Amino acid sequence: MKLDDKDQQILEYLQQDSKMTNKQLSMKLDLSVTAVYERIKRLEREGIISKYVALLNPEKVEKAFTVFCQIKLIQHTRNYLTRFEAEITSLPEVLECFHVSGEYDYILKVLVKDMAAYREFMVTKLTTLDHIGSTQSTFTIEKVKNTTAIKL
Amino acid sequence: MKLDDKDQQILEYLQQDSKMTNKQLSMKLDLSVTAVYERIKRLEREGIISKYVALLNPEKVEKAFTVFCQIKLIQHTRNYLTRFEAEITSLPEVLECFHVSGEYDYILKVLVKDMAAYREFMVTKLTTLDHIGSTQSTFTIEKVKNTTAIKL
DNA sequence: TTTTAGAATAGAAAATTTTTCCGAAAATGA
DNA sequence: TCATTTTCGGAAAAATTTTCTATTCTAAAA
Repeated sequence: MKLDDKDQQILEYLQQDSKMTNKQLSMKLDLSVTAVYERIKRLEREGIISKYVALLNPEKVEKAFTVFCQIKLIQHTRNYLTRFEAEITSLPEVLECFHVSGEYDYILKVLVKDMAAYREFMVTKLTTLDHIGSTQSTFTIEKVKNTTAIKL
Repeated sequence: MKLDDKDQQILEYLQQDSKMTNKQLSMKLDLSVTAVYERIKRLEREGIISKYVALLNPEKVEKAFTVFCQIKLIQHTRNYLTRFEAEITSLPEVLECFHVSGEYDYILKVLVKDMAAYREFMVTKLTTLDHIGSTQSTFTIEKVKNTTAIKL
């Protein structure tokens, strides 16, 4: 599916602020409200827009401590990988988990309140998963950039 | 500010689907539409909800190649850091950038089309920033989990 | 325990937005 | 070129958000 200039503009705007109304968009794009509406519906139907979400301020909800945790498994049989991935997915502290190339097998982005909470997470949730080989934690000192918007 | 049970439920729902209507929420929470409305407005006003966004499917927009790129600077004077951070922030391929502890100074999450595009990004955008010492790229083989929802 | 001020709630009305409908225009493809 | 499909715009309908008012609840003070 091809995205013309209007589609791209719509996606840019909605990635920044999904509360923007069709009327506001119609004025910015110089289209009718219905045209904007139909385009958005098509983008949703095609799965290009996958969902609409509210983003919280991590500071305000006491989840401002971000850690990147790299994990090496002991074995790499299919079963181990699948079970590990299912268990990781179920942990709410883990916002992102990628199977990666390189020395470690997985890289996780973990959000917790503070170092104490991270220690608790490690001890009670991560290291209790067996077939974990080693882990390496990288603590974030400062968030420089953090967006969900993909440039088209 | 304290979040009671109703607030937390609202945040949970809106983090999953911000298109949910006040009426739908009011039924799930057993509250009136106005009560839900006022609570959401308060959560926005307090900055707990920071924004509403549309999320795109990276596959559908040809940005499914995710790379974690770690960067070491040559020097760590304030000026170098600030300039580096400003330049990194301006790059649309970089969705996330954190100043971190450990061997490397920064960790970036980069989204591009494929390896060729990543090479292009490295050569024309990253390595042209000066005062960069070394970089290490970790390629993602599979996305196991990727959410924006913070558990309260 | 009672009183009182402030916050939260519910219901109805108003305002705005989304969604549908339909005819016209524009693009597409044989 | 013609036929088919897609896109578009305007108006009407449906749904949602927002405002308004009165009432209920809550917690602190008397």
